[in-house]
Amino acid sequence: MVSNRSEKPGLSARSRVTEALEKAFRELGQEIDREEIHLERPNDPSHGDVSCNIALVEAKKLGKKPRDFAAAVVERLSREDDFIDRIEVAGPGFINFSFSRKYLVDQVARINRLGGAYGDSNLGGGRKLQVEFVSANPTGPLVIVSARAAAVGAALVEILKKTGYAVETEYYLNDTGSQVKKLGESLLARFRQRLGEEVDFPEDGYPGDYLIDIAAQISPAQGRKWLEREPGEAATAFGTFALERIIAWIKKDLEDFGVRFDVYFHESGLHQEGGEVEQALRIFREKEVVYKEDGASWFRSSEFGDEKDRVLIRSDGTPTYFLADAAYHLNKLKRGFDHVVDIFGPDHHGHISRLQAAAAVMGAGPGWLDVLTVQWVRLIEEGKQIKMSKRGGEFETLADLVADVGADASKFFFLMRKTNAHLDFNLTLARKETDENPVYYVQYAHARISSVIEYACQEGVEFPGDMSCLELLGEPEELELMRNLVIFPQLLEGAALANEPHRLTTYTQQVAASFHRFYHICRIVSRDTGLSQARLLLVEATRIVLAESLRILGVSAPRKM
RNA sequence: GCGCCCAUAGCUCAAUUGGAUAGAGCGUCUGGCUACGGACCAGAAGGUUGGGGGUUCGAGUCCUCCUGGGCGUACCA
Repeated sequence: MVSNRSEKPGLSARSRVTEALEKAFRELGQEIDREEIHLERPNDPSHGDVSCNIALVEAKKLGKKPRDFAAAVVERLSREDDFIDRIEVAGPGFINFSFSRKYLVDQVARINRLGGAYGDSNLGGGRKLQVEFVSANPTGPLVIVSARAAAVGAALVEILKKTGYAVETEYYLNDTGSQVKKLGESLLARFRQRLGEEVDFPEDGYPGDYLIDIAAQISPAQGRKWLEREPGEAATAFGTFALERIIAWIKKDLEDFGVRFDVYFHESGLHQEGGEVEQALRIFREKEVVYKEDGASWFRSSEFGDEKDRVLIRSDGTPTYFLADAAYHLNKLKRGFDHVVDIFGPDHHGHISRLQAAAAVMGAGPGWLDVLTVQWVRLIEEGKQIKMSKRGGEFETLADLVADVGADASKFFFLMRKTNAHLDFNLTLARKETDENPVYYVQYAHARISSVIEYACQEGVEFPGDMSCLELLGEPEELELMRNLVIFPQLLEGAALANEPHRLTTYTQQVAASFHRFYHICRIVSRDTGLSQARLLLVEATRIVLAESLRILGVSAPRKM
């Protein structure tokens, strides 16, 4: 299908309903603010496609009975528009609107014209936005919870782009500080063990086998030179070496997972002379939110909703992680983002309030910084939880997960749940290439459609240039499918506003289900050429919506399986 | 102790941010292919939304207390 990306969306059905209601209110002598008219999609299809509770809300203020008032509003509603064919008062006083068949059919034609551009909106108005996610410390391989963060962040970014935001993605690398020293000491110990020395492994070091592999990459001659130097110096050099390897490794794992970042931001840059760490500290001091106690400098975060004050500069003169993170957000502020979203791991949620306090002190407007929390993932195999030991003979990393169940199933499973709820990842189910596995259910619908379209072409049924044949559609299964396709733009906007990519995953399952039902009842390719063409257009519209949804989720949309 | 998150069908989770009779998938039971992909479809059973109280036309959703789990509560990151 030819896609025409320049087509204007026009006035949506919902805004036309809003307008009509506004007009009816005015005729009744009531002024009403557009914002107060809240439309929603009823759960029960018999309640129509769009429902409005405005009569319930307003009747009380006017001392009228909701149902009577609703009836009065309905009486004044203009019936000129042909996209609505039924308006009724129902329940306690809801006003329900049902889309006409003509409207649904017009949308199918529109989806065919727009192709992948269907669902694009200007909700964001081009606002500049940054999403920072994963940002796991480069002291080891990415683990499962980072994989979840990667899937969620990437999907959210695509949703935001689709709804008109200018989004930049970023990974914050903590490439400096005490943990890098610890990493260096750990690698140093592994290297000496490799040389045959008996050494005690650092108590709070990183025990993973990966450091043994990295130690093997150090040439013994080169390494020995370092050993002759000062221990601290050697640890730093080894730490830097390990960091480089691990960062490259993290990037590759993410690449294999299909997640790319526009920027990898290195914390070390903030610590340079005149850098943001110094600047942030200066701002804190200017705003008089810093005091000295026990030789350290403290931020009065408790005055901004944090439980207690936090140290910015330790008594030994070094900055804390918190100061660096505040400095990092100063850097984000300076880069001019209108809005910033951070996706944190579950172990960092205590960090949120103090970071928002710091951002406010540094001049961020209210709501500038949104922080989402990705909750823990438990891996379940054969009904039992897999223990995630750091040493792990059993797998725990993103790379292992991808190798086991594949990127598609991993992402789909991560995106089925609300991000701030714990997730049980059913490995046994994710591995299955059967109907029990929801990711295949959705992908199968796409493959089936592709196959049918191919078949139709073989049988000589072609996409018509003139889409008037769509008037022939009207079976209940056809209408249900169309109704699901029509809500796609609205669904995307809701997901964008709430930062909830999982809504789209649920939606794909709903679209796939209504397609399979339709397919089962309605023969697509038949002797009736007009009807065949109409159904072909409907099927292609379904394919477009599924393919676009899966693209946003980062899951492949196969034509064959 | 204090703070934040979570608790919905046997299991894993939804529920359009306060809407109408709380929905899907898996599992269980019953049925459906001589035409486009049966990796599919139809039906059944399954609930005092952890518990009590409150707010209102209306609560799974909001406020409060209780129970049970997770995380945080470092001059670690």
